[in-house]
Amino acid sequence: MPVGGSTQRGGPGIRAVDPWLLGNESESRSHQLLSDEERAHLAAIASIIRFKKHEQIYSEGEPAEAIFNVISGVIKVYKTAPDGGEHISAFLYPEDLCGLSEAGRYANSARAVTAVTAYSLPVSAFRRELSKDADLELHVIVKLCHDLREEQRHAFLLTQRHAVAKLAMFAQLQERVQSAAVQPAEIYLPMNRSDIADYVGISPAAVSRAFRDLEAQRIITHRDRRHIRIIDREALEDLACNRATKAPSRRSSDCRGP
Amino acid sequence: MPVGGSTQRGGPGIRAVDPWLLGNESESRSHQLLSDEERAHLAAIASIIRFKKHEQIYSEGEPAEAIFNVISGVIKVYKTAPDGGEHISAFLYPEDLCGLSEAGRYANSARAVTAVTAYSLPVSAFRRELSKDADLELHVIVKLCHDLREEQRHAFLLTQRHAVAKLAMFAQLQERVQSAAVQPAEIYLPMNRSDIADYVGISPAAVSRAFRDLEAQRIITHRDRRHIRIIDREALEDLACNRATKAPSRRSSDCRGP
DNA sequence: CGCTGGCTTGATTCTATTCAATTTTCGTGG
DNA sequence: CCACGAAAATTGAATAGAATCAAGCCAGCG
Repeated sequence: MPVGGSTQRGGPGIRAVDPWLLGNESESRSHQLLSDEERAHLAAIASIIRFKKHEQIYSEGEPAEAIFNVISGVIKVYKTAPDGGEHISAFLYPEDLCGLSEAGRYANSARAVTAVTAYSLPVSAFRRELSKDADLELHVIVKLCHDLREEQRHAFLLTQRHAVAKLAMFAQLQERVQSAAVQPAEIYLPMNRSDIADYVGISPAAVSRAFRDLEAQRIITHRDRRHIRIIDREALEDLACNRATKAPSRRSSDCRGP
Repeated sequence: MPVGGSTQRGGPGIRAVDPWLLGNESESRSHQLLSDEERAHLAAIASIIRFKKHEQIYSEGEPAEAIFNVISGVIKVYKTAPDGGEHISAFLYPEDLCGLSEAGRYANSARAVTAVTAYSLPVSAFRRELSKDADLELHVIVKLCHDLREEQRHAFLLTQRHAVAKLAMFAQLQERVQSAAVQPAEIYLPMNRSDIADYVGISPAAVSRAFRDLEAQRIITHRDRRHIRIIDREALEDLACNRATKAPSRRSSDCRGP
């Protein structure tokens, strides 16, 4: 399944893990929330826009006139610090939403990481649609809950002190967002090293070194700079602090690098 | 206005900045979203619960049977790492919601920072109420957008490299969440130093030193450990990277400590 | 095939962590 | 109300890890 490829038919779509639907394992993967009917309704108010690689989609502070729904490609959502430094809040994949606003203005900026196709939904029309369709409202709630949890995970990643731990978590997050399918596949990293650095909150140099270390420890391999594969999932989870201490005989502290 | 005090009448309430309502300055402060009628409806399905200081409210992984709406006091929402380390996602004040779940289970844990009074809303009844009331659904959407922006700010805070910068931003966030009123007031910090450390992602020792430095630079003062006051707001904003470089003659890099 | 920009690597500097010792605060019971 | 003990907070010294700066390397692209 091509990650950046077109996976939508019949109009805008939203993908998320439902917060309430009690998860019998298979249900805790994200799935399409909207019915064909809803998607058709939204298609009526949407227009399709294309962005070239690295093209700006919107900027923080601009009047928020549209929200976007990714069809294909990858978008980065970011804030710019006064000193020019970028902080990336999220990488968005097909069937994600962006264009979060505050008091009528975009709360952050967005830029195409790859070539992007997206639906553009005028906020006024979208709000009208929301007020007419209670199911759609609920689905937006579900999606926002999903994004909120995702941002909490990101914040958790940022608290990791060691660069390798951050990258380990980053790899996991990217894997989960990409693989609706089985686990032991290749992870595609459409963004460059600086973008990864700005997402995990370290310098590009540290990203480079951390990838080198992960590979030296036989935890990951890479086919090229944009394709990595997890070899030792167990070790990765140790580093990423996602592992309940199962084996009784472990290092005293589980969350530190070797 | 007592920050931890009761500010609600007539049932559950939700406070947020509207993402869409174009902000003529005064409107970009958070305000009560629910009508008296909606609050009364919700009151019918809610029960009031009290928690003692430091009492556990719910734990990550438990079946999510209720969401909570703070009436008075302060709650911390957090995740626990395998090594016992805590990461705090948010401090919740009156008219905030908590109980975010994923696949039917709480996505994080919550604990009372002070003595807390809250409404407990069973999720089933709450969802029923949602499906009946389109306005309520919209208000929940608004609140979730608000919380998402807030979590993005938190993530941004965590990327700051210097401890003083983190604490500067932390002070700003706490001030904004507390003061519906005018600016130059005292900021109340109901949480202890470890909680602050777990929120800003540094060690308690670093929190202590950073507070000392901020005070040495005459940027803040403190009446006691839980009450600080901002003296030099300009310098604080410099440190917190929230300042567009207005004055043409500044240090080349705005976001570094002194 | 060469050029440009991104990536990697090395050496140094700097900051926060860690661990430990000390002081302060707060809750408890006398 | 005061005194005590325990927990929290502060402070100091040593260490470890990442940032920075700069130099070389590689890859993709014209």
